[in-house]
Amino acid sequence: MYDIRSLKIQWASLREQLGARGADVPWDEIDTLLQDHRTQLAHTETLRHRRKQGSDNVARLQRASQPADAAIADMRALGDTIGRHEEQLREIETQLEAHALRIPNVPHDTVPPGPDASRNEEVRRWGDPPSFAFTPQPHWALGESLGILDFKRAGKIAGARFAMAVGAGAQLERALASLMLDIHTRTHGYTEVLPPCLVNQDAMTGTGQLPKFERDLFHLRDDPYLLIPTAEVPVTNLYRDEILPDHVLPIRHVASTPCFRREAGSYGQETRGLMRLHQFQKVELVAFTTPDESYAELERLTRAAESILQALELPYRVVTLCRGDLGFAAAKTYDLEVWIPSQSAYREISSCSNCESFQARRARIRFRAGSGKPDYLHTLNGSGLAVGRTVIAILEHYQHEDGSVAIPKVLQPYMNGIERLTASPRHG
RNA sequence: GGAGGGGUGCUGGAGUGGUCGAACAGGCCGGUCUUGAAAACCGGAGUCCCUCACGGGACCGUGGGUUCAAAUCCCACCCCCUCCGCCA
Repeated sequence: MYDIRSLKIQWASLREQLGARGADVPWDEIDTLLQDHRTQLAHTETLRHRRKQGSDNVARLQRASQPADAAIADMRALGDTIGRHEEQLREIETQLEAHALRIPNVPHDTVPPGPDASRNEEVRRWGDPPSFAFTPQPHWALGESLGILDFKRAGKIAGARFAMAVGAGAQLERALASLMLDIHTRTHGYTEVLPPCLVNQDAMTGTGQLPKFERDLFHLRDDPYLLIPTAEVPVTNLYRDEILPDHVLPIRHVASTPCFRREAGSYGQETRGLMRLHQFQKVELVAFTTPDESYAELERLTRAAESILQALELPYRVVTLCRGDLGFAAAKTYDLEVWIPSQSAYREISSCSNCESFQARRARIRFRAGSGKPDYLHTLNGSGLAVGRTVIAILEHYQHEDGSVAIPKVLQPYMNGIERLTASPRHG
């Protein structure tokens, strides 16, 4: 939400609907600014009108060879006045925009109440958690003994929270991304894109990463680019500042990109393995729809993401995030949680959100129905899936007592027919 | 990185200080004509903001500046094209 115009219209209802989510929004200050803006704008425009007429008058006098010095002097004074008013107006708008960009999206009616993840609601489960006749190893142990993951050397060349896949491990990541892209493009109607992984500030503002979450992003020292934390950023921004004819909707894109996150504030958590890294590969789904189709599309997009887990025969569940766990830009989110044997828990592997018009307003992405007026469309996004976490699930789910790991059937064609990963000698 | 050219509406393309929100052409929408279509002819179409309304304001890559008045003049930046260098 929340250009100045929509703030004027729905300031009060917005405050009420956000409730605890809007706790740190300075509502009263915004209200004062809105009122100032209203009066200041009306006044400034009246003065501008007077200037237009006055300037025409000067032109008329000069054309008729009449003296215009007095009129010009008046106009000069008027111009100074207008300048002062415009400056005040700009100042008000700057402040309003700064506030508006930090107001989160309003949750959909079907989002359950609750302060944190403990109140998320399970929607459905697919598959059964396997029972092992032995104690299942965590993926990092499997990966290192198989010689397909090398955390030590990744730490040397980059630092903590970086990983490196080797041999069949690297091949596995590539195979998974290819499988996901193929399923989404061939059976779910998504069009593949390969976007830039560095974007400008406008793109980050459009999807909601800026200004509020700047500390989560990697910056470049000498250039005004930022590393994308998800392909949602470049792909959603594809149509920024455009008005799309409604017959092109829905637009569905899928992209496989690296994602970069500083993970500031998560020190000490999940420091081992592939669970939480500064860089990871993710296949992302992004959709653009008309407002009345977006919730059907959210179901469709979520099912597309689920189809990957089903193809890989990995047990998972779907949960609806409660209000307190909902992201800044989302109106409703389903998380897909895959079963992780070493933790005996379901862990997030995909997050599918309908942002409604929140991002569209920030990025000015509109559509036009027929020959009518432009309106903001709705944007959705979801992981389909996070590749690194899929590797975790496969290693752990398909492990055997001897430390070998079977390759799921659908993946074997992408792995040059390899059916099983076994430890093989390698330098170090 | 160096040299030059350019950024105007859906598109092409005029426009070097006032009557320009913008000629002209194409495309698009509606109408006339036609059995139907094409052609021809007539008409209509930008985006955004303020206002109950009447009406008013803003927008010619972006941001500043000059001026009574800027698409038009000045400055900075961004983007695109051509040539050279470099590189995958």
